[in-house]
Amino acid sequence: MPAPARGAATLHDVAREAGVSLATASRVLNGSTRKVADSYRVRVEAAAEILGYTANLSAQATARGTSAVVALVVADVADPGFGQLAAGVTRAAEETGLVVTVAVTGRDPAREVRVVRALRGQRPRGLILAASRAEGEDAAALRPELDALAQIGGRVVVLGRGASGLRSVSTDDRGGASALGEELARLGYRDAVVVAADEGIHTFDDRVAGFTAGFARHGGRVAEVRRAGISRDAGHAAATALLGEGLAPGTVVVGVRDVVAIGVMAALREAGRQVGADVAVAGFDDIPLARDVAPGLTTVRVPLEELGARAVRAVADAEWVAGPTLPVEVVVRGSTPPRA
Amino acid sequence: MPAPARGAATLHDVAREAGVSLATASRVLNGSTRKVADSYRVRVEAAAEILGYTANLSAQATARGTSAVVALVVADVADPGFGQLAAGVTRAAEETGLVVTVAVTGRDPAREVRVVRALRGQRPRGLILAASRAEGEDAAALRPELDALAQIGGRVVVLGRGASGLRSVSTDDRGGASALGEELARLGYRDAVVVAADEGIHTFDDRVAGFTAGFARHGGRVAEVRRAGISRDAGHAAATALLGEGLAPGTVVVGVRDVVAIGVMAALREAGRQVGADVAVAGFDDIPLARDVAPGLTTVRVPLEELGARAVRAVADAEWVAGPTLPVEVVVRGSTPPRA
DNA sequence: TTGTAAGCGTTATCAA
DNA sequence: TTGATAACGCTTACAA
Repeated sequence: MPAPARGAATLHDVAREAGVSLATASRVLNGSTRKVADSYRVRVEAAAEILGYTANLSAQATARGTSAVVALVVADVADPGFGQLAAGVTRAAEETGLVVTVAVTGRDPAREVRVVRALRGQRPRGLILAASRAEGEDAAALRPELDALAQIGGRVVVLGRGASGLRSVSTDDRGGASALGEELARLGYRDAVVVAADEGIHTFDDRVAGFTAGFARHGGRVAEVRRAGISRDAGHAAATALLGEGLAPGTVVVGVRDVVAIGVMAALREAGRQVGADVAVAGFDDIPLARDVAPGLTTVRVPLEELGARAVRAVADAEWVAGPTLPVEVVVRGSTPPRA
Repeated sequence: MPAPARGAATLHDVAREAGVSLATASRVLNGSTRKVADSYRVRVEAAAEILGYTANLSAQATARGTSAVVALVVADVADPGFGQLAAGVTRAAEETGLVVTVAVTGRDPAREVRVVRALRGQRPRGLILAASRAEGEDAAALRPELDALAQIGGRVVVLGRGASGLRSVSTDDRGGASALGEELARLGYRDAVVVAADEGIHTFDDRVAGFTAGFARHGGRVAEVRRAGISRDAGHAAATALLGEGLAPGTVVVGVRDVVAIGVMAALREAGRQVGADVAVAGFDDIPLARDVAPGLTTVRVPLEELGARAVRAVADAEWVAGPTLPVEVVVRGSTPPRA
């Protein structure tokens, strides 16, 4: 009769049940390169099976001095874009045998600093940071925490063009934005308003700059870059304000993220304006929803899941060389019809 | 000069730096009820500050015999509904000092079993299980894993009407669905098709049953319950099939989740049908997007974030009594206009 | 109030 | 190949 074990079965229990030493049991059960005689191996495996043994990851982590945790830090898990990213991270992490822990900043830089500091307690193998400010005061406050984490062996992976000394994975934000600008100009648009976050987040800064350049290349002009934020509500609020100030028909409003653009669309509709022929809208990311709103949202498809998966690889790989920036693609839908 | 410390500073380092014993340092830094003289307390805190000490959670977990982890198991983090849930879980967990780990099943029951088994290695304080089958073969296969986890002290919290012996938090799916049915009948609808998952998930079964009953109460009739799935694509596919078989104008298609309903809307649009006056659509959850599609989606608002937060409380509270089922509310939007 | 020391469940070194 | 045994970083009786 296997001991009914009050708590979980320990390696000790397994060893006793199998009649071998702790060391041998450990070698059999947990990936050791060392050889164990088959007869022993079989007995240990049988004992583990009978007792329902599962290695205690915390104990393993303290003994090994390294954990199997990769911490993901996002602004908001409920946000579609961050959700897709998280999906890619969890998938790749599972394949790599890593456990994903999630922390949320709520788009608050101060909170981000606290979160990263707290995360250090997990002694994570790596930390994946999304949509973080890479420049300015906030970045300066965050950097020491990131370095502290890196110093104890955690690999910090930044999404987007990273900062020096940190691993990063990125998409071609500038190129994609530029292509979007060119495409919209080609469709006949000449006036655009961009709704963006405050400066400091490379990804979004690149989108703004790229779009402005591409649009200008074919005669378009960005009348204004509205600093609102990167949430659906930020887009909604920005559009409402814009509407109040008078938004000329034929203008295209570009959100730096699809959720922002969708907020813009909602505000336009609420104001009785028509999305498309009247005021056009475009975004970035191509979240699944972009094709489900009506009209469909013109956007730049960004492989967010793949980005998340690559970030995990950047954490897991000992030798890591910055891969090529992930390609993006302009997807034109009904929200930006050709201007007659 | 504080030792530059190769790895992270340990409690040992702090104690040495402060000139106190390990025990004292531990008492000061990590919530112990025991008293420590102020002079010592100050020195320890200063030392910790200087060395940038952060307790190693893995070591704490093995020493204490209990971890601060709550594991969240969802079908898909990128799905809006699960994302909202995850947001509630992470928020509440942070407030409670718990770390959230996320695991994804991809709506595959076999994978769900494997995931739960693997999760046991974390010796989680609790496990939150969403949209899981509570009946049928799959549930039978999962149950032993859940019990094994519970036996080693992990609290299993099931979302929706739970199974016996497990904690659970739920919303009033049946009542809300019934109210939706009544409301749609009141609006003049008489024929409905419900797009749902296979039977076995209480939440969705209750929605189907509740809607059918409420709709019938005022003269409506559910022509068919289409078993398709609970994703956007499942809704899309189901609607496409339905369309092929001929979908009479004036019918209302009800998805058991908003994402399903949104898939249905997309299919209708692609087929050139008009959502609303022609074929009406309704869903469940009231994900943020439900108001951003056009026309807006009629739905039953479910407080998913709050549900997630309650689940965390169900994990954290030693004494726990099943609270009241969370109330839901019918939200009528343009996708179900009054029938003339 | 403080410190000593024995765990916690693993891993890994070093003899045998 | 196997098995003692000393870590790993922390908590917690139990003494002092």
